[in-house]
Amino acid sequence: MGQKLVLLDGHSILNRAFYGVPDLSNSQGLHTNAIYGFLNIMFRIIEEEKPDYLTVAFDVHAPTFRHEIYAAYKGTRKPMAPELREQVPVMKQMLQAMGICIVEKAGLEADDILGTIAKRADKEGIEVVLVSGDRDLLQIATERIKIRIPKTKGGKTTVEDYYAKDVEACYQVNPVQFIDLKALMGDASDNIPGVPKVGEKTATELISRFGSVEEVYAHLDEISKKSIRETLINHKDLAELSKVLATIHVDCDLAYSFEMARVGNFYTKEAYMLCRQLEFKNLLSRFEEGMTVPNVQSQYFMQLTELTQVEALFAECMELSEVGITVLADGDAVEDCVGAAIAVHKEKVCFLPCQGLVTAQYLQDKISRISARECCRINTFDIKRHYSYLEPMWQESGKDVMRPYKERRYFDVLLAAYLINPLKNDYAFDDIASEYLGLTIPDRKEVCGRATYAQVYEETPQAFIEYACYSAYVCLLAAPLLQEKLKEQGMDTLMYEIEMPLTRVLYEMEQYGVLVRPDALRAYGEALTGRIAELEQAIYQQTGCEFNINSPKQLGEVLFNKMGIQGSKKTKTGYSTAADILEKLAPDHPIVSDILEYRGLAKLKSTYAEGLFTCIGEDGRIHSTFNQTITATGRISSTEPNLQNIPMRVELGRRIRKVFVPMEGYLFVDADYSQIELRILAHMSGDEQLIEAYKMDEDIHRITASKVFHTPFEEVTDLQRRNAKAVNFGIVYGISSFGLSQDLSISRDEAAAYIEQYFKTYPGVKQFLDRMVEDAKKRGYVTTLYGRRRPIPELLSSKFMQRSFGERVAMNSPIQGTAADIMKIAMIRVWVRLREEGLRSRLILQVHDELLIETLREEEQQVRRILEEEMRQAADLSVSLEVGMSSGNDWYESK
DNA sequence: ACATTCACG
DNA sequence: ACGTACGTGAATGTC
Repeated sequence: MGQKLVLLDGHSILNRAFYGVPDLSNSQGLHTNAIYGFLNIMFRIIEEEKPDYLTVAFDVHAPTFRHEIYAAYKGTRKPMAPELREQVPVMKQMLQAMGICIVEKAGLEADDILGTIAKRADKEGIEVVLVSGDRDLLQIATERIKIRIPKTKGGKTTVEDYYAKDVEACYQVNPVQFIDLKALMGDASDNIPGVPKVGEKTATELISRFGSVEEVYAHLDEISKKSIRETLINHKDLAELSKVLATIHVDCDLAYSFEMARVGNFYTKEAYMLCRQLEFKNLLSRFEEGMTVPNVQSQYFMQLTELTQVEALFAECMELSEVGITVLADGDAVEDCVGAAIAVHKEKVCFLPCQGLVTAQYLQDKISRISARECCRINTFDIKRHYSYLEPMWQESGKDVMRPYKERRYFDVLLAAYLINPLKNDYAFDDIASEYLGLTIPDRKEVCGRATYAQVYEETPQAFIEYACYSAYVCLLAAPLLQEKLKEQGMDTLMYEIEMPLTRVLYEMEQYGVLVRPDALRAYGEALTGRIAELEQAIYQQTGCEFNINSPKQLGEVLFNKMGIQGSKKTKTGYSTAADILEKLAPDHPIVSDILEYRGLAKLKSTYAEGLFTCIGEDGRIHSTFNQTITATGRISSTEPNLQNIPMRVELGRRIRKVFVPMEGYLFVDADYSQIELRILAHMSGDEQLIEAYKMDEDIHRITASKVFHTPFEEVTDLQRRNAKAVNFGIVYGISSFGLSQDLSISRDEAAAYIEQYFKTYPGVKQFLDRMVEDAKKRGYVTTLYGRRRPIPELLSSKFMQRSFGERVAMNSPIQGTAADIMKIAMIRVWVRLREEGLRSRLILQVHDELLIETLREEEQQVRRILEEEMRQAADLSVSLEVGMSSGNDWYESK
């Protein structure tokens, strides 16, 4: 069987990956997207080709480059983006660690190296696959040398393949003539000048007719077009130079043997460690298959089997000043508990299985005793899931419920990791272990895959016990390091006084849930069904065909191709059928209105009517999950179901809120902050005009309109007010004239003029926004009033798009984040007041600037007072925080 | 798994 | 010249 060699053009693939893969960087701030993209392309090629030999060629930057001759002369060579430059040595390090042959030689271009090796291999009968990001190498193609060009488009990589015949099919010239083609037409990216005025078309025509540059010049008289003849004559020197520049050398002097390049095991320890350092989580599993990770700690891990051991363990815990505890459960119910792991100190970690040894109730009792001790700190991971085990102490009424928080005796490793870097998608033990303890431990996916804890414990108890013990071990050992880091970054108060106590509030909100009326919800859904069917038929009739209206692809096809409706906009995959596009078309095409109505109703039915229905618990209530470690800004999020996006803006949708009701004898009191973000902007910027505007206690958008448009307050038109309101919003989002123009359907110039006027009116706001961006660029992050950080790596990007995004984020995050902080403070205080005053009313929902309290009818006035006071006083700003409040017998009424 | 759309603040 | 408003989650279709 024949042998196969894969050759990779290092810099060109790295370059392609850099521009094709969205910005990535590890926690040390090293950019990693190009390396990541390169590895993905490389793994893909290796899997497809299964080569016997593998070699990567790099350029060495030296002034003798063939292409640099012209570059130096023209001075057009762009320097490599610094974010890419820093990745090059790391890329090489990675390849080296994987035992992959790298070839580079001063004075040689990668192209020359690749060409030389390819021809040598071909001569020895080795099949060659050459991978490059650009087309220079097409001239090397033969029927036995395949050129592969990967393209990364929108995250997906496709590869174009070229043998000699494919080059001919594509360019009407053979690979050797490809050189001549480039000599005439030039190549800007490669700094080959070519002949002026000769483009792809002319060049192809000339070369396919005459065969080479030399033959073109030998037959100049046969060229009929005078202008082409002249430019060829005038620039003969350029044509000749270009041909030299475009020719790849295939006979370089190179110390290279195929044995150096033989493919071995890529998955070495060094490569694995490097992968960890770069934080390529999904590449790690690849490496883990070929490696076994030593468990230095496992000698200290043990499963308890006797009750006497358990008693001894808990007795020991009662003497400790600090402990790491995790409870491993598949769900929230007691029977879902598989066991608990307790880290006593770094050389003693015990696993207590629920199966056979202890019960969940026993664990609750014992663990809550530890938490009730006044001098023992409990370190855990995701404390909200652990409250049912830490809980029983809360049952004693009259106790200062905030005491353990004030004493800083609870520490949630998950929450700490989130505060330190809120940008991650997940915060697993293994991440924290490697980042803070330099420890490589099995992750959940590796141990469990898709299985539940209970199944894994059953099937591979050793692996499960190890995993469980590691989790408690990591909690105990990482906690002090995380704590130190929080303090260093000025976030310890945020952690202990806001985030930790909030976990308790959210836990209770989840436990209580919201009562719904299932019959009313069903009726709502059924009412939609009829109209949806009607619209469906009407749409089919108007289009003359039946198709899936829910498929944007099919819909776009029908509207813009079949029916020929004009005014479409393209997305990556086809036509956009988004509402804002369709709304512009609706006046001219009645069918579009039907589609919009259909969409609206279908959404209400599937997401809300049906979606909410499946979430109703046995108690008739919906228990959403409030997640505290998702958002980049510090807001909380809500899932299963999301109760933070229940319809509000449109009447029909809004009626869904009628199914959310208080239980018998209760009513809803809903309180929301009025324009909290704009008020925060006034405070943080210190802009006197804006502060003054708020002190007037009048409609803020109207005041702004009056100032911006130089119109007396009384004479401000609705349009002026609407525009001013949009600008106010835009400012909070990190304004751009383009964004505002889109929102208001006005020209960019007009939008820019509004913004300029706004900044003239409120100069402090402009200064503030500029300062946020400047600070962010200098420090790499922005902060809220309470010290919460948001890193903004995008600001370091060399790409305009990403950098602009970073700037908008720098303007928005301090505002949105501060609002989130203030709301969290208010929630904690409201919750504490309700408890302290012995009320039965309960906080059940938070929607960013709004709180919903299920209120005992007799307690309504007291609850309203508590909400008003605590929300207003949650922060002391230079403008007052105003709270709107309303009561009702369902959420529709009370909002 | 990823893109599109649309619900909320 | 570039091509967007900030922050989320769920349903659906397509690969």
